[in-house]
Amino acid sequence: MLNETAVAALEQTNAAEPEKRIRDRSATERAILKAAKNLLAEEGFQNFGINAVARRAGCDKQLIYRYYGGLDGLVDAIGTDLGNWVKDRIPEDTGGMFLLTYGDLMERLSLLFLQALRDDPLMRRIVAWEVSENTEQVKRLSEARSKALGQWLDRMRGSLTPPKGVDTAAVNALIFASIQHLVLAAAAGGQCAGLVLKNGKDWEKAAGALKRLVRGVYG
Amino acid sequence: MLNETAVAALEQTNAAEPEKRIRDRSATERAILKAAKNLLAEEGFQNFGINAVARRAGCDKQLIYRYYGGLDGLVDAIGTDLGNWVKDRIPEDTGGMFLLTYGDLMERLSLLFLQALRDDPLMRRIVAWEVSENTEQVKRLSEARSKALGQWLDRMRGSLTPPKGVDTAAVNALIFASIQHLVLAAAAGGQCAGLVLKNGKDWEKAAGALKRLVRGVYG
DNA sequence: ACTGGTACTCACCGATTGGTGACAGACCGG
DNA sequence: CCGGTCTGTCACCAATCGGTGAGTACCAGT
Repeated sequence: MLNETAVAALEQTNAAEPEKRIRDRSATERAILKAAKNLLAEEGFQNFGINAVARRAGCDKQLIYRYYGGLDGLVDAIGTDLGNWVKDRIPEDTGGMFLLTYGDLMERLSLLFLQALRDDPLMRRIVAWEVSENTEQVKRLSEARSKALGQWLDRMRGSLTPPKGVDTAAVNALIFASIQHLVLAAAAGGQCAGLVLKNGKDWEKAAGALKRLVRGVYG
Repeated sequence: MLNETAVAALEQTNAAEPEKRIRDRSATERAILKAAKNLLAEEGFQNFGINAVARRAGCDKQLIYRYYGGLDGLVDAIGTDLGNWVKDRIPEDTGGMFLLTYGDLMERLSLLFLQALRDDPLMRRIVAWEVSENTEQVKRLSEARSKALGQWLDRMRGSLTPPKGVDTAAVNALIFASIQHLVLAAAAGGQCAGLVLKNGKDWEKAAGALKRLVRGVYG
């Protein structure tokens, strides 16, 4: 539900934009896509609908049907846009460090992923969506990301091998799961399982614990 | 003598209303609460509303306003009902095992929590709700649970002490976070971070990885 | 300058939502 | 027997939802 300030801001935006809509299809398409992403990032998937997107984009919802084939197509467009998320957010260079062991690699990836997720409200909403609904839409949205993370790991791994007897697929899934839930819970309620996560110091502690967890299994 | 319309009305009443709603407030309240819990567990919080609850409870929504003061009060009622979740679901006896170290304790709690969450669709929905919305309602809902988990840990800990230099609050938060996200993602999409979680064998692997993670930090 | 097609807006649809006021019938104490 | 309270039902409200059909404004090619 929109609160008064959001409504006021919207009206203000409309009022501040008396200029006539230009007849530029690609520009309109971009405006719609941008509006959709902002709306999803700011309001979450609960109030994510045709009407709300059109309202924010400042155009008629009919155009969303025409250009994207409805909400489904629009979500798909967001998804393909997010295909490069890992590539854009998580650098492949070692940042001047020497990654000698698989543990080094996973520690680095974990901390980078933690930071990237903290910094991206849109991705957070998508992950929350992912665990709340089971539509084909959402599945496709997140599949690309987990695949991309796996590919990142593959590329960076090189000749590094994990310790013997460790089920890396399962352990890494747990590590990524912990990061995602921690960030989501913190973004939603400021804490996770009783651990307050608000200022930078809180996050330093969390990052330290994450390091310990990773180093515990991978050395 | 009854005229035709009266007979028809009578038959209609009998046919369309096989059982008359009894005038029992507490029974109705229980029916509403049960309907709300089932609805939330089965459909999730997206379609959780006054109308849907009333429909499922088979009564008028007005009664929900009267008896619970609206959806908010109803959610609160669900919350207090869930106050004993940890107590009911996670046994305090050691199950015949000797818990000699803090690691033993955390391993046991982790596996129990994993199983309990897998078995409880209502709690899963609540956790998903928790990371998707930030209302006071939802916050109160989950606060009780994390508090209860902490208390369980306190009671069971006894004289066991964690390894030196480990930030138990942060590490445990990450462990619980990993469990919650793993179970939620699995329930929603059948996998988590590329790890398929469908049959029992998949879950055994996950449980094994969880053990390793816990043992890695706590020994 | 006409014309065809593109970009866009508008009005309307049925359904559903949260919410409220009025009313009917059962029960109980006086 | 009567009046009041409690339980439950119903009708209605404004708002919003997703979705569609029809019409308008504009621009480009000839």
